[in-house]
Amino acid sequence: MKVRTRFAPSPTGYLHIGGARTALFCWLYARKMGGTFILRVEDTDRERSTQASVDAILEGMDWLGLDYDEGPIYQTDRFNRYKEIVQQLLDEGHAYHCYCSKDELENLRNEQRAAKIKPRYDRRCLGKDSPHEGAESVIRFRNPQEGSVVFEDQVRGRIEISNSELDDLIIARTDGTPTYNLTVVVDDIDMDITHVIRGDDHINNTPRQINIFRALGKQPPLYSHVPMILGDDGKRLSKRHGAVGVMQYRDDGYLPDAVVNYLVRLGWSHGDQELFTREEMIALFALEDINKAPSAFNTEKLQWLNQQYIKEQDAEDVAKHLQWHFDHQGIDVSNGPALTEVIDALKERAKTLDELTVSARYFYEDFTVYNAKADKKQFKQGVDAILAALLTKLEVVEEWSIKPVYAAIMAVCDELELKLGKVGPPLRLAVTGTAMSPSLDVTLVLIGRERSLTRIQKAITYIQAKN
RNA sequence: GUCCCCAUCGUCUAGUGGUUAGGACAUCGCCCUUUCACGGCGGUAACCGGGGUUCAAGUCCCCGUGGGGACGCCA
Repeated sequence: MKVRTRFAPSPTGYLHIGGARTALFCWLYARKMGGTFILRVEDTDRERSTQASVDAILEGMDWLGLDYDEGPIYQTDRFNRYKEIVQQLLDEGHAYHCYCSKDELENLRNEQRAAKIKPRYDRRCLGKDSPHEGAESVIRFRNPQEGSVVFEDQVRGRIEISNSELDDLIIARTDGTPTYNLTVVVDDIDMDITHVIRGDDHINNTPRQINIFRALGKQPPLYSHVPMILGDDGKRLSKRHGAVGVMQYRDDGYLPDAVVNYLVRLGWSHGDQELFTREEMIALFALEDINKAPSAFNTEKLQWLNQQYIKEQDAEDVAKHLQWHFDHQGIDVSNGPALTEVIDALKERAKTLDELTVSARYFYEDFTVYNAKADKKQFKQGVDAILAALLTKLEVVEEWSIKPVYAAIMAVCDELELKLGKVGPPLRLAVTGTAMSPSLDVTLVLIGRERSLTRIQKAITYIQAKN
């Protein structure tokens, strides 16, 4: 049987990190098994579903490179099908109308809670015919009362829940629209889903859904419930609490491959391996290797991973993503060195593309102020003479490339009998405005001859005026 | 409250009855070094508690404790 998995988000917000990981696992498993990965949008809650959320989810999937073979399929397009099934359930006695008002149900729940028992619908409408024609009603699934539901979770093992814990859930609202537990089952059947991989907040829904499968005479898929992701502080991630959308990671300067690598290692592992190409992930992924315990999101490790990717990934590739940040920060790239050169120069000093962009600014734009601390430390009286000597030597460098530029700097050191430690820092500050940069030869070459010389001259003037 | 799930360094994890409990991030120290980094070497650091089972338990069982989830005309 060919494997078919699905990722089924509800469009009530952006694609957050937990959802992204679930999507990744579904994708990975389908790819590994040579199966089909389906994207299904669970938008039956018309109150809260928005097009903006749908777009955000699609954008997130795309950015992460999680391509789907079928979909997006929208549940709102399938209402007729759900109605059909609800009617079938009704006809076969697996469902019934319930005329209780929301208030009535609320009261029932309160009473039950007060009596310290689990709130459950008491079937007061079962077997009741319409008390008054035209009265509003919902439709409830008639859950078995005896026995229990047992399923073999692919990551947790055997899970058994007694039917006495379950009640008759609503499968169709007053307005006739279907609810989650019904639509999931109908879709999983119609789409021939073989493996359901989802968050473990759905464990409790699973037995209800299995009962619906049975009532429909269908075989339920295999379930894998993956644990939640906690925040940096160990608390549960939620929209109110640190759960940012995946696109925020793009904005913050992370490479999608790094995010995917980080995500896959959160709850899944293959021995001691930390770095995985997509091919490796696909080849090595296994549901049994998913961890049972929830894991905390650790930004520092993501940063490390991101730097690994910035360093190791093809510069051309990184440049595409870096370009976005330059555009975003309004830096004109045509006004300086090629992005790939900047990447090679800075990749060992940036954990994010965002950082890299900020520290690459002086390659493209002139700065107006020097870093205050460095200014105080380096631009002391007499340093103008060092810079003047550098200027003299650099002006006559024939080929503005690393070796000659380096030679010129060293020549000044010899001439003034100073160590590079005395000459370098002021030069660096003069041309970059900061106390840190790649090595000076590389930095000067990337900044360019004319711009470098002008900046040195400017620094000389500045120091003289200051002291 | 009831039911379900979970539990190894601060964090991500390896570990499937016998290990000096391994790796990675972070952290600390040293080395490299024109700055900042990268890198290299080394260190600190964990089996939630209590009972069993067993010659032997991080690993199996039970009970606590702690955390999470569910109990919606949300998904």
